Amino acid sequence: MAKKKILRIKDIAKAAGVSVGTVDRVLHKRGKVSDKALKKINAILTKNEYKPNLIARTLGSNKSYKIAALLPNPQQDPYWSIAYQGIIQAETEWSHYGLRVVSCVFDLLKKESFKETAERVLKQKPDGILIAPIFYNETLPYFKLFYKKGIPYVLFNTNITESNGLSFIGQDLYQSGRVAAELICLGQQGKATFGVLHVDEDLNDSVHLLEKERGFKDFIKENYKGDSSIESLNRTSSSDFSFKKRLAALLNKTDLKGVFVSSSKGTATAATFLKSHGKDGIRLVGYDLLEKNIEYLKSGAIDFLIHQKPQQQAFEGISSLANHLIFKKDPPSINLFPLEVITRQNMGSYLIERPHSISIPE
Amino acid sequence: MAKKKILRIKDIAKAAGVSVGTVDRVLHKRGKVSDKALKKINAILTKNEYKPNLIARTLGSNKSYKIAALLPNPQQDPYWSIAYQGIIQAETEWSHYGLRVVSCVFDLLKKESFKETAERVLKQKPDGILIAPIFYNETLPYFKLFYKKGIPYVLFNTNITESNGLSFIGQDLYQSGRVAAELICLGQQGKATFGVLHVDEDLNDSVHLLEKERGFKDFIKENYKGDSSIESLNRTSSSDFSFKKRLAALLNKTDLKGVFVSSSKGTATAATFLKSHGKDGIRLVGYDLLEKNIEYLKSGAIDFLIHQKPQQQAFEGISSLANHLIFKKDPPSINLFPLEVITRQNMGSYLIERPHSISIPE
DNA sequence: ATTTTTAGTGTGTGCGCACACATTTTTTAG
DNA sequence: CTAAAAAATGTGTGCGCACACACTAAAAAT
Repeated sequence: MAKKKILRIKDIAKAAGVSVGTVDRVLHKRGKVSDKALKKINAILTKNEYKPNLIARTLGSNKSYKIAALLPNPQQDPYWSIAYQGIIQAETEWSHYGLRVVSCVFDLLKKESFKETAERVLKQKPDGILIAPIFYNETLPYFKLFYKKGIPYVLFNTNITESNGLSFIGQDLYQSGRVAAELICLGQQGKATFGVLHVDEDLNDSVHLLEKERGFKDFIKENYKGDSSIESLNRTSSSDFSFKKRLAALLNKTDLKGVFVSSSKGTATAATFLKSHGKDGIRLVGYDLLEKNIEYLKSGAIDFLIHQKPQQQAFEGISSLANHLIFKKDPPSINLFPLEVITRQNMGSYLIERPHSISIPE
Repeated sequence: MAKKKILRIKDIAKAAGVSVGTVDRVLHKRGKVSDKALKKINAILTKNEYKPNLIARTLGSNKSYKIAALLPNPQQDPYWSIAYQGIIQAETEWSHYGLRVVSCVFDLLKKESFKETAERVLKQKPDGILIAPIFYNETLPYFKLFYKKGIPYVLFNTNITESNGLSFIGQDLYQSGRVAAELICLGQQGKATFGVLHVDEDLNDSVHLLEKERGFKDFIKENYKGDSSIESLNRTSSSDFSFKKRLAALLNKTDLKGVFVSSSKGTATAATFLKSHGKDGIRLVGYDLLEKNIEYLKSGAIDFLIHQKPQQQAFEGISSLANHLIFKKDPPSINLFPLEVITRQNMGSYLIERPHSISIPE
């Protein structure tokens, strides 16, 4: 029943026979402190494990931080619209602690637009950056710039391992593809063809989509019982005729047993195709709880969705930066979200609004 | 670009031409305030939506709260052991804000033990109670007592709708059963028998298990393509011979297509049975990421687990009470967790330690 | 008309910390 | 041996809020 007394700076000072100012200097490594005092204070510190009261800390220092969020235009794609909501939410919840978020959006399909927007971000001179690095080659030089300028940055959605950022928030995409394959194979057997669809994204730079495909293929090769072939189709735009033809051919295969779509928006598109071809019995696995996807899942056209939690990713991204700046508390360098499987029966439980507020460390 | 100024009590006071004391009285409904001042302040309040700075609030009031946690003995069952970890974690994370948690554990199988422990809880005179009300009839009178004494209490794991508690944290059990059924039916057809196993729990009071069974049966009746029958078995103790015989009979049925176990510990038990009967090809659906369950899921004996998140439930339970007491911020009266489906392929993503810290409201 | 009551209001302090500034002590220079 | 510079340490203030307390003015009682 030892009443666990919490150690304040004041207590340390008294114990060391110095003033709070000296302790403060030791804690923050500022100013000069005599060897004697330093040793005495450090001894007490290590022995008693001082933990600053973060609440008091933020209250006192009334600083204000600006974070720039660099992501695709939310109006172009419902997925990014949901991510954007997470940013807005994080901003409102952190606003009390002197945090502002400036969102800078670029055209999902134009690398040039990305570059311009990245420049705009730099002009803002933000204290931190949240970035969705969907263009691999274009992003790399900016990481270097951020680093040189000493601006902490957090990646979300897509990882670039050599980024050296403060943190990455997202999912294991390879494993995500494996989960999709597992769900497609479940209870199926015999000679089979599976389709992989990439819809409206530039595959050249979309490492993330290819990772999913790789996981998908690997799993099927390793686990599918029976002969299997996998056909990968890539739609470059909504008026891509060659895609339409190849898709029709794929859907006509009698041994087509499942289709995997690598993006959330594409999932609804694919469901529409399947339905219009009268093939909505084919097992379809895609991504995310977009409105349309929810409808198709309900109606049975979609069988499984893997939840990428774009909103939470963005929210945690902002929160990571906020904690770093305000509380000087660093996030883990990799924050991998679970690969949540959505079915007709558990969908409802995911649509409930859940309390969701900012986390402060310690 | 309107610089969103944050409204402090001081600002309100100035705007209303009164002192901070008067505003404080209005905000906390204490003391007397003239009609004129009241109206003026309220006008400003509703117009500008004042949000107190919770950080400052906690800093000032240096109170200390005691929460009692009333749950089954963690050593009896790994499920409750995980829940207990959530309590410990919540306690350490909240300890800085003057929160202590006293855990009071009872025998999972003895109603008398529950009563005794509940009495012990009351003697503690806690400021809040977290309770796992697994015994329906025995718990009800205590809810009344808590209420009469004005002690806020939060339920988790099992809901008792007429409880009138501050909040319930858990899952929709009926729907949980439906998810299990959905997973069992997936890709299966033809004449089938399904088994429902309840292991080592007193079914008379276990509303929660029966709810799961009801959901399971309903789904199959509504959705299974083909004749189906469902057999429900209930093991009362590990030496229940009648159960063993009936189980053996069930496992010998050639049309047995799936087994659903209603509890987490039971899931591993059932997997062992299936394996020893050479029937681990039968689809098995159970609950939670217990160590044994993880092993069986890996090896293929278990096909799906539904994740009840006992640790998070307990953690959020304590957090709800803490927010209520410290920040005077009430949780939603029902906090339903999603029904997360664990498979071989996504299991890994659930086993990663994720950052998880306390949330403060606003 | 003076005292007492009370409705209404204002002021002051502290929570733990950061940081600017004031003060003391020690060292170095002249 | 004093003056100036440098090093080390101490003091004070404010962050936004809660709450105890002090205070004023008007109403009620004597």
